[in-house]
Amino acid sequence: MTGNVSSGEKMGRLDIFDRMRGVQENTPGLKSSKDINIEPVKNRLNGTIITDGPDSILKVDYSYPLVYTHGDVALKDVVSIDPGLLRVLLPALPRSLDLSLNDLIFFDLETTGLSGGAGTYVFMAGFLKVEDEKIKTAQYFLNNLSSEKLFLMEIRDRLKPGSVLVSYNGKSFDCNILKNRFILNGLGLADRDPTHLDLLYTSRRIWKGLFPDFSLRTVEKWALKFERTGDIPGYMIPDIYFQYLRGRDVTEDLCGVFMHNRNDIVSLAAVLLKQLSIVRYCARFDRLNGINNPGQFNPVSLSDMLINCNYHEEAKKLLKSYTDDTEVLKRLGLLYKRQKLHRDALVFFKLLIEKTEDFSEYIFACIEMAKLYEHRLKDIDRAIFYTEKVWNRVRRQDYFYPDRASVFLNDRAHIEKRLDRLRKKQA
DNA sequence: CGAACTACGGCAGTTAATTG
DNA sequence: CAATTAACTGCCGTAGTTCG
Repeated sequence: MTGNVSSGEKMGRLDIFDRMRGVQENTPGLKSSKDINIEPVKNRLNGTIITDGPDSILKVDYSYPLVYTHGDVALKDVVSIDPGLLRVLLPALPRSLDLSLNDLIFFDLETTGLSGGAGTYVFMAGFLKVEDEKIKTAQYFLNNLSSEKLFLMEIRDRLKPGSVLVSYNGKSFDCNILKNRFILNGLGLADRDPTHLDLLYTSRRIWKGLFPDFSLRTVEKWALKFERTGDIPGYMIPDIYFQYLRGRDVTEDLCGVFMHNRNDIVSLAAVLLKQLSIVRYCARFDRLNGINNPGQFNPVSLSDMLINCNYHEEAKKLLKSYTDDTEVLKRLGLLYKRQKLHRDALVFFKLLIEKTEDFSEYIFACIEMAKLYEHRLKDIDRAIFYTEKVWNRVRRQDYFYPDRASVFLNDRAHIEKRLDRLRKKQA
């Protein structure tokens, strides 16, 4: 898969060059691209043309009814987001800034490629914001290349300072491409980098180990139960735009790109709401109210995120309600060990020894028991007991799976050494 | 006393994955 | 072939302990 992608992108780079040349050959000079007929798209989507002197771009507005659900997420909840919960996902959120939700800006760009260099244009920018208790999207479309400056200025006007950006992989992709376009058009970037929540990274943490990958499409399907029908796949999007620039009638496809972009930004809002419902469930802020089932999540990651925001007690409570998970037992043990609550740590490492099916996890838990008894509780006999326990288990493993013995060679040597030392100490 | 060992936090460097 | 981030890896200094 990875190999295919990278070779495909190499091809894509050459393709873009070819296609740009095609644009220039078929339409004599960029100015004539103004003649491209955008009317069919404008009419189909009920858009408006924004003009400034000779320049013009297309804007398409859309408003969602408050009853709209995206997959199993009710979008209306976006009007009442708790900044305290949001801070668990975005610790950088300024504490001073009281977040009236008008300050959240969901956005996504469509571009002429993935490479991100100076040759990549932004031709569509979709925004979602909450206004007057309504969910409104606004999409800007660069319908001729010579109006790029106007296009960029309209985008910049939406990114008011003090607002919080929400994107998917936007920190590395969208923002940087946009920055490039601003620089190339002599438009100097906004004063300083705004607070930016990139849902790619929160998704990877919250659903770690649960989904096959973390593309927005997969997260939609597995976390939101939202599946797209008739969606334009991303790799086709640059091509559709180039065909449009060449003057071909791609009204149908272009409307598909608008739909694709709008679904992307609505999914951003839905993913954020889903993640917030998981955070709320884990922190049990609404212990007394009915808690709706937020679906699956990784309890260890969530406890990390809670601890990161100083919700230590909530994190412990959460982990203690997931002790069927051996990763949770391991984390609880390490947590109490770091706090020097050795007796508590012992309880969880012991549970881990009993519960785990994983051999290296078993080895780990036994060695932790031995360490705690030897160095903290000064009980050499018990330390020897657990070291012998794991030593015998390793030998048993060697006997039944002689071909796999080398895998645990390091562990073997380590355990042997520990046992020697403990026996000398005991004598 | 001082050498040797153990555990561990901090810190830098590396890797994998996503975006049209 | 880029930028970003979490997670992992390896290295180093420190603290604490045990021996010769």
